[in-house]
Amino acid sequence: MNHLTIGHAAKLSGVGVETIRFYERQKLIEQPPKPISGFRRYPPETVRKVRFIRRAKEIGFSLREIRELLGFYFDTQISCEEVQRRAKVKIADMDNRIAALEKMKMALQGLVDECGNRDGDCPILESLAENPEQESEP
Amino acid sequence: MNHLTIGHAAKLSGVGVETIRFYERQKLIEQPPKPISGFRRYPPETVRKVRFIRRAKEIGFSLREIRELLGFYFDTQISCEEVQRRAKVKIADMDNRIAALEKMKMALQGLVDECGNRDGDCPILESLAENPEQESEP
DNA sequence: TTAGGTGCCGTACCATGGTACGGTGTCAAG
DNA sequence: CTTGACACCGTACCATGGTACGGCACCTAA
Repeated sequence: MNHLTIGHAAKLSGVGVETIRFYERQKLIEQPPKPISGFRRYPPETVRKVRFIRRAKEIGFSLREIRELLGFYFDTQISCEEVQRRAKVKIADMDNRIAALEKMKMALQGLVDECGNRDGDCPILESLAENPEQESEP
Repeated sequence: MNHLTIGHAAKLSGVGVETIRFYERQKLIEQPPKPISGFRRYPPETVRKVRFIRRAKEIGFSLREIRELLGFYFDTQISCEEVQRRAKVKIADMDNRIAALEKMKMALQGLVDECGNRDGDCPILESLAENPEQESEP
């Protein structure tokens, strides 16, 4: 069987039928034409594309970005340099997100560490309640 | 002026009016009763709570979690230990998210590094297109 | 008194990545 | 030829954290 029903394509791709249809709506994959009578038939390329999407998602690309990558791979044949450039942008982006998370974590860890020293009210809640800018009611 | 219009409360809190109203809908703050004629009046506590929300968001709590923390601080007077416990859960959660991001980054970095060695098709796209499970059409 | 600036309220909409449902069409096996 | 399992399609819904809009009420200052 070279051309598949949507259910088969979904199974082979490792996603649900609804996800295939969602990707169609998002223009990540094409919807095969519907025959006069019968069900749509999906080519093996659909399965390859959905797997591509899954793997790109795993390494942190959004569906919007993946749509472009799919175009590069299956249609445009863009230069490897351009793909590398986008990958590096993505890496920088991840670095930023990691740094933001580290910062949040350190802030929270600092509050937890303070808890050992005090015995009044909870320093974590106090810190959230009263720390910075107090520009009101002078 | 000890009691504020929603616009004033929003400005002092550092958020927009719509955000105040959104937090009311989400039960993070209370909506003051509406007088027979005139505008609602917001107590300074509202401003304190919204600032609390902003700071808790900055250190990575979700609105759902913040709703609980607000209850602990302004109503329940829960034990500091419980707050610490939740903070630690949150820290573990951040550690997981950081690790996931690091993993994604390393995977992507690995692909970028490979690009130097090859001269055929782009190894990044090839990797997304063809790597793992090939359980179809034997 | 009248004009502008706000407040109020319900509701719709944004992005993100899907999931679910109800009614009908179609196919394949028994 | 009937029954059960899918397919099809539009639409609604989920969480998350808001933003925007339209029409009306209300308040304040000139």
